[in-house]
Amino acid sequence: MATPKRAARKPRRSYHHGNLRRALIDEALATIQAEGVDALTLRAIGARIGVSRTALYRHFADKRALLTAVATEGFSTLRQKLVSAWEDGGRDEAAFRAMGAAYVHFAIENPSYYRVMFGGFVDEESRDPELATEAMAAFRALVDALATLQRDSLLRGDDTILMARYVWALVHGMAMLGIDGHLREPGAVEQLLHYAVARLQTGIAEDNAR
Amino acid sequence: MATPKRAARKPRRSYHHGNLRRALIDEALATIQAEGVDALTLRAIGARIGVSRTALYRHFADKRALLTAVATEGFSTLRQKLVSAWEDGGRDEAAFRAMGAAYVHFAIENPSYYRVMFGGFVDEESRDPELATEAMAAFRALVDALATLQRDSLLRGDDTILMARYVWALVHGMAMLGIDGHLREPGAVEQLLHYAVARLQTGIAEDNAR
DNA sequence: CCTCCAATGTTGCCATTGTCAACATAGCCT
DNA sequence: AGGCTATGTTGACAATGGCAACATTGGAGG
Repeated sequence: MATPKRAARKPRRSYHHGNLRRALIDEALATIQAEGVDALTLRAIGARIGVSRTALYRHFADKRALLTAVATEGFSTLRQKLVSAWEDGGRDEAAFRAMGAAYVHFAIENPSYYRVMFGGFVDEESRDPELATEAMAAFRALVDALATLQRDSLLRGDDTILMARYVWALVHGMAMLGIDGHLREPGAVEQLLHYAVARLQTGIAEDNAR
Repeated sequence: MATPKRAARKPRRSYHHGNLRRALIDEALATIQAEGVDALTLRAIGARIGVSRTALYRHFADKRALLTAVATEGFSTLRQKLVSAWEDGGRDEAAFRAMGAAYVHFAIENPSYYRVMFGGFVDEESRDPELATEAMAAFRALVDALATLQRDSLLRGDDTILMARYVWALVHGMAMLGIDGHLREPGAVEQLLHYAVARLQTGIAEDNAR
């Protein structure tokens, strides 16, 4: 059970798959991570699962709906990683730094996945409610961590949401720059990450006693 | 001259356009800004300019090459806006803040345009040299501003490139979040921007005398 | 156990799109 | 004037997303 490997393709009894929706999402994610979003074609997914091309329409409205489902799972996974880093780290400042690192690493290690989540592949207007919920939950993890640190008087008492957005923008920006190849030199990402967690606290101004 | 409006479509004398490459880029940009990247089709561009669909292949290798050219111009425009904000503002701390605002505003006002520049539509591996040059030049504007402030002892003496990446990640992140609709409430972007320029300097830690 | 229906999956088909190959036209250099 | 090359056009094709009509189940109710 701990090693699902790929989508375990059973002999296919006949017509009904049993859990096609799950298989479709898994296969889509695998393809996206392996070959990128552009390489994702409905026909290929179907063929790989052993099902016909249009079978997907019984479970998703269209291709975008599938991508939305993938993105939703992405936010769920991301949230888990953030929460783990925070809780396993002891809910202190060091744990918060680990959380930031976990965020950026998730993005760097799954660039195409991350791009599906933030690259404008899903509706911006009429957001899928599930997607919105999961995205909000991931953001919540950050807010909660900040609130804790604020309660311990380790951070300024600013509006927590606002502060969370500030931090989110920073890690999101680092992740995006990394994915887009703007930090190509070896070690550049880690170096920036290291610098960022320090500057995030004290700022970049020369004399912060003023 | 100050009002180019659309691509002024002259009566078309006959075969040769005269400056098709320019017209293609302009029309592509207009379409992207008006209807998004997905709505950009080679046939539509050609039709709108009054030229046949495949005419573009005499000036660009393929569709992506056209998008790369658009992105290149995007970085150029962005750089100009950044430099203007910095120089017209007097090259001081306030000017630097204006630069940050200019960056985010450019992205928010031209979401699809910005997405072409950073959304993975262009090669990440074998980058177009022109694109790389323009992107670097835009980054240069930020580095120069930071270096000036450092020289005036207004900022820490850290490695300027590293500091610039930090700042870039922050504004890039804010821009992306704004574009993706994660800052939907009215005024959220401006509020975050305002908060960011303050926190960028002093950090988020409670007691920054330590 | 049998019947029938709603859920699930399939095949045929179509419009759109990017791209190539072969052909057409015109500006320019000698 | 002649011709070469840059530029633009038309025809065709394969890939793709998506729809409509049809096929095949598993299971609920008798």
